[in-house]
Amino acid sequence: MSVGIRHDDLRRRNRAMVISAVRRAGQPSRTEIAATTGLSHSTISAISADLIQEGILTESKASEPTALKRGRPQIGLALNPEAAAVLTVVLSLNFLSVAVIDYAGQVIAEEQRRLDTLVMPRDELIGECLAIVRRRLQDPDLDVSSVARIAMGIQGITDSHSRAMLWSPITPLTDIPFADILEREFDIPATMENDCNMMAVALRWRDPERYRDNFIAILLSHGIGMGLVLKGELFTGTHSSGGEFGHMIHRPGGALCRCGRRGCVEAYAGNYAIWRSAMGISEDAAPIDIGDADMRALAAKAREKDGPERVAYRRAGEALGFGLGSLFALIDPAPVAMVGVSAAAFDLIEPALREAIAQTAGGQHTNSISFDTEPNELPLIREGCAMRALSFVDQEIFAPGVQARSGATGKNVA
Amino acid sequence: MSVGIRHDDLRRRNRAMVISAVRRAGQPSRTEIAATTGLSHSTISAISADLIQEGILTESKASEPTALKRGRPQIGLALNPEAAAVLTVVLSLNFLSVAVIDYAGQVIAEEQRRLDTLVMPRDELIGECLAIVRRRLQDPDLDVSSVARIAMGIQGITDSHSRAMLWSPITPLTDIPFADILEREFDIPATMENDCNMMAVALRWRDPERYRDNFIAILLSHGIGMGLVLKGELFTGTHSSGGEFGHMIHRPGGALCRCGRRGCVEAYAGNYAIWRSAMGISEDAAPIDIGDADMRALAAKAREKDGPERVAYRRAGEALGFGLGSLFALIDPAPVAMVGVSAAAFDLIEPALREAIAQTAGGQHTNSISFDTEPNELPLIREGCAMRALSFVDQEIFAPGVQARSGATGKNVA
DNA sequence: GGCTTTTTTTCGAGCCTCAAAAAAATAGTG
DNA sequence: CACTATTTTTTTGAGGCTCGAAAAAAAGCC
Repeated sequence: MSVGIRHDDLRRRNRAMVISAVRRAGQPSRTEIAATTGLSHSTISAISADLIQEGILTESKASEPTALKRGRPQIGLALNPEAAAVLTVVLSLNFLSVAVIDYAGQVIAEEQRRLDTLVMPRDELIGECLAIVRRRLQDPDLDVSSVARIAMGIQGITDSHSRAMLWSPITPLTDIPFADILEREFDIPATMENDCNMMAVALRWRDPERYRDNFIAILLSHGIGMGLVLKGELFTGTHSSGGEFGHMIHRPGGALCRCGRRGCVEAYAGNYAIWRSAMGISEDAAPIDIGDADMRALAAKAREKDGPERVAYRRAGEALGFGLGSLFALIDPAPVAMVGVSAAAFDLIEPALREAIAQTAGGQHTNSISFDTEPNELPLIREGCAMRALSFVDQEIFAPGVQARSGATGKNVA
Repeated sequence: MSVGIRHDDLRRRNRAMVISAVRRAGQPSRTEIAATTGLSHSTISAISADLIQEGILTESKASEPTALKRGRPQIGLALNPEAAAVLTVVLSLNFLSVAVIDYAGQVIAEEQRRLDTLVMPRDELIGECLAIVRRRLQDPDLDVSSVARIAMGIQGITDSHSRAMLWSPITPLTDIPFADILEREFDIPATMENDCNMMAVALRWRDPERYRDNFIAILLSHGIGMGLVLKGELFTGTHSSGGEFGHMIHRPGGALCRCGRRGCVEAYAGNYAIWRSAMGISEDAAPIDIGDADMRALAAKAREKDGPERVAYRRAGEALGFGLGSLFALIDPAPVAMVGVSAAAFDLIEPALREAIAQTAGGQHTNSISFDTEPNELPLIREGCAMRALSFVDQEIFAPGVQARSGATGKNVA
């Protein structure tokens, strides 16, 4: 059951509040922080003095093109880029990329690699991941001891504790505890995140106006994935990363899905499903991976003239629409971001999608539902991983204060 | 955004913690409370002394059949039944019931009434509700000023702030702000709760072993409703009570649902849908309300011999199974409680339901999913409303302490 | 240069929680 | 029955935290 609040939790939480206010606002003054947190000026003053003294925040007098106002000018507080660093690892189909990011969120190094994820044996796949991380950590420009967190993102299902990949379309392998493997190898705390969840996290940081408390990020690519933010919190399943929108049932006993079952939304709206339908291939045919270029060509052809290609996109829209309708029955309508290569073909998908939604419980609000598109998912996933890792450092390492910290990050403290 | 913790929030939260520990555990000693909350003995001692002095808790030396132990015997703490009272109002098809419940959770008065909800005009329906509440409040045995909260439960969709009924199958009327109406009339804070959500709340109190952090309560009656608890919290939509499981789409463009749309789960599994199918009535026929007795007779006939009745239940099971499968794709499998008159026919539903689930994302865990049945939903709804109202009193009225309280409940304080 | 305005820091008061010690209440023991 | 052991509860003093008020700092304005 939930536990009482100790006296020292108070400081910890309010420190966390100040740090997150600075991360959100960029360069807020102490007065602004006091306003957003509702704490008194004296408290903010005391906490920020501590945080500056510990090297977590810095005063940024310099960069101000202050509107000339009367009174003592505000002193902006900023995250100290050198306070820590985090590392992101994104593993997707045939592609592995790593980035090192400073505490202020700037990329300071990166590396990418192509590999045949579909056929690599377990040891080799893990080995490649470890090797690329090791190379980045051995970079002489990087102070290894400042790396406080690794966040790895992968397309597929992860467990709800962000420790392991349970299943992924990019490899036949299952149940790889990447977080534990990375932690053991490098002695740096790590997590294993679901790609679509990270897309959602990134969208929230990119555009907090539009994506604030409730929204849906849907990946339209080889497969169909979803990241869901409800009431300001990332939604996950009880055991897994959850939100397997692509495997809600569209037509019981219908088209063959990559997951081996029948009638999933993905079996009508995934790249392979659109391709299969456009090419007149049977719905029972085994799914195959279609390259992004092929999908773009298909979309171009569909735009050109009415024909099986256009019908294929229409069917995809229908499946997505009924799926969203069912989802909206559960959570109520919310803004949607369509991400991935087929999001670039959303013009072909949208009409049928809206028509389908109109026939469902979400129908009454069909016009108020807005869709945004973003064709490139990889940058979003990396951004999401970075923000996730940085938030962890904010909340779990810097908020408790110096005394509670392990040696790994101690050196950044004054 | 989230707000900092003030110094006085601390006491408030820890008071709430102690009160909820007592409500959960029955008659815990101070030592037990210290153990479950993680707070020190001195803190618990100070807080419980306050709460006793304020008349919220009582020491219950008496009722102890203490296992003879050495040492100073523990003194059980209990909720003082006279500290407050709450009132529950449950409005369902043709039926209105009210109960007065003391602070310890015991029913101290109740009243029920049949009415023709389907044909009553707006003023009359509201008037009946107000009248029955007024009669209970005028009971000379009841100290009106001790009534701290009214919780009203209704079958149908409510808004996410628990203020209004938005839509209900028991009346053609829509958007009735019952919570505001009750508050204005009686000057007692009120909420308007969704029936299935209250079922879930009640199940959690009744059997915390089985229904703890993640479970699903499904109402199988005239319509199909759902109450969902995820990560220990009641799940609601972003605007409405949400969780409209019955209106997820089972077959796009399929059978006519009571909501006017086509292919909803309810259009295959609601009482009217089972009846329609068993009687060979068209799927396009307008839904009609079937009495409980008729449904029981139908189930008996289905058990007797194979025939259209049995097929009807099988089809209901299939719809529920695919719906649950889609739900499990989103939230992962969880224990399910089937409630309502058709839960008594769950033996007829279960085989097809399990078969359907096996074809979905939840399929891999099909055997670990367990179903419980409870044919009578009304007591559950009332219990849920009661616990909801009492928890509100615990958290919002008694936790902040005397000074923050309004006059309404002041008289119970020593 | 003095005055006004705004931001930030300092200081004392008031709470809260905690650990340790004291007090209370009972069972066992000779 | 007095005394000891054991367990629970209360008391007490210390240390921390936040807050409001006042002071200090840092600019523009006249």
